[in-house]
Amino acid sequence: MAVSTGRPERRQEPLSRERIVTAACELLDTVGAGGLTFRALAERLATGPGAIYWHVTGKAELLTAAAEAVLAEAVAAEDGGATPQEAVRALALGVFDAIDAHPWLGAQLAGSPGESPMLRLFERIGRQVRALAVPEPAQFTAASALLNYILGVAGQNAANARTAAASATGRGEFLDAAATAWSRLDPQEYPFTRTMAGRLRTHDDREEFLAGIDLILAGITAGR
Amino acid sequence: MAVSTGRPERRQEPLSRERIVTAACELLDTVGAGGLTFRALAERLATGPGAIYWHVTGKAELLTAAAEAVLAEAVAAEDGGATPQEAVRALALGVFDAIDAHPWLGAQLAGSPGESPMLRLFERIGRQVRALAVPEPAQFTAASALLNYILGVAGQNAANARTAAASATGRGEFLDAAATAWSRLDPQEYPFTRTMAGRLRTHDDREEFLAGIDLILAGITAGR
DNA sequence: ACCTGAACACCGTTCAAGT
DNA sequence: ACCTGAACACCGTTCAAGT
Repeated sequence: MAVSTGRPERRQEPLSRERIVTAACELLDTVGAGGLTFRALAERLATGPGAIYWHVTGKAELLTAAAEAVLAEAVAAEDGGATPQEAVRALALGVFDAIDAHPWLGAQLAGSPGESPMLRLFERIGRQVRALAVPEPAQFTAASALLNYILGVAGQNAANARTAAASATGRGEFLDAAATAWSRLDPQEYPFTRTMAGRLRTHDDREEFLAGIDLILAGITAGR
Repeated sequence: MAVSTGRPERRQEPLSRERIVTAACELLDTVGAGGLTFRALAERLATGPGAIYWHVTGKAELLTAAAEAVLAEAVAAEDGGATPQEAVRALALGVFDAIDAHPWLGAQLAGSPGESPMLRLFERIGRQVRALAVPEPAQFTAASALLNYILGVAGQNAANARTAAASATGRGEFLDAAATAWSRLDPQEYPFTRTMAGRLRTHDDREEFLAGIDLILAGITAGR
């Protein structure tokens, strides 16, 4: 029997689905969606790639589980706010900030269908829509519209973060360059976009996102 | 000099960016986003993988170009409709139907930032927002909200199409199974979603999408 | 200038073999 | 039951060599 000198590299606890998902999140946050690799994950867990498959069916499930973990935390707070409108805003902001902190989450949410993290979000939004006294037939439409808007912003923010990261510039320089490009568009072909260049440069993503939520909420309550 | 008997396999014209993008679209429509491979593309063009790189910088540019081609066609029609509302609806439906016909487009749009196809769409929407007599400071918010909603639906529809294709069931069975799952949710944890199961089963994606557009339009014009 | 196709440096996933 | 790690069947991309 070979006597091992010193403890093994860093494997005190056995592998588990939870430890794997935690490590996956760390990897995603550190090196982005492209850096989540079974080999890199195995190295971080001091094991081989094959071991991971004992606890997880594949990469898709791993990504879903990681998204669920982060999103669940973001939406964990009880529905705060005096009004349903405020509760929806708080919920939406929670998702927005989670994507801001974990850009890979945006791409994941934008591309997942009725996986469980999304279902929970739909439920939370729906309850507030109901509290807005929206008639039953319109509740589905209203909740879906809010959710789809949030997911649209999620995907775009994730893509922007990816682009900014790829060009190794900060978000500020990235927006600035885009605004400059907008201002130089052909006035014949892009009359509207051109005039929005200034607003693109100075706007605040978070506030703009919230303004969109308010717009939809106004539409939901507009017909009484 | 070797005399070639018969014409070569199917290479009469030389390679060109346009032929490559066309072939890429065909491949995407036939075998989905996962099937677009430089090797498969090269085979279809009767050439080697390396040749493609002479006309295109890489896979990202190829996907962007394919999306641009399809989206441009979908949004080519002049702004029809008597009212700006109708024009926005026509525009949004054009995008919706294009994604329905080419599911890969949904994932591509949801994940692209200010690439040119999106810019054109933003411009077209913005002009109608302006025509709605929205005050200048709110125009950016209104156009962005509409675009983000469209992109959110795009991503979800693409994901649903992928799931339905993976399980080899049609869209009908897929929706039916989801609705059944919703109806069996825990009434304590999912009171809202549970009651929406029936609506999920019977709803029409296209009409639901349009209803969301109308909701946002109502919000845009709500404050006068 | 444009094309060829082998080669490089990766992937996700599987699976016999170990403990 | 759980883990190991080599092996399989792929990728996108590069690049010397051809025409």
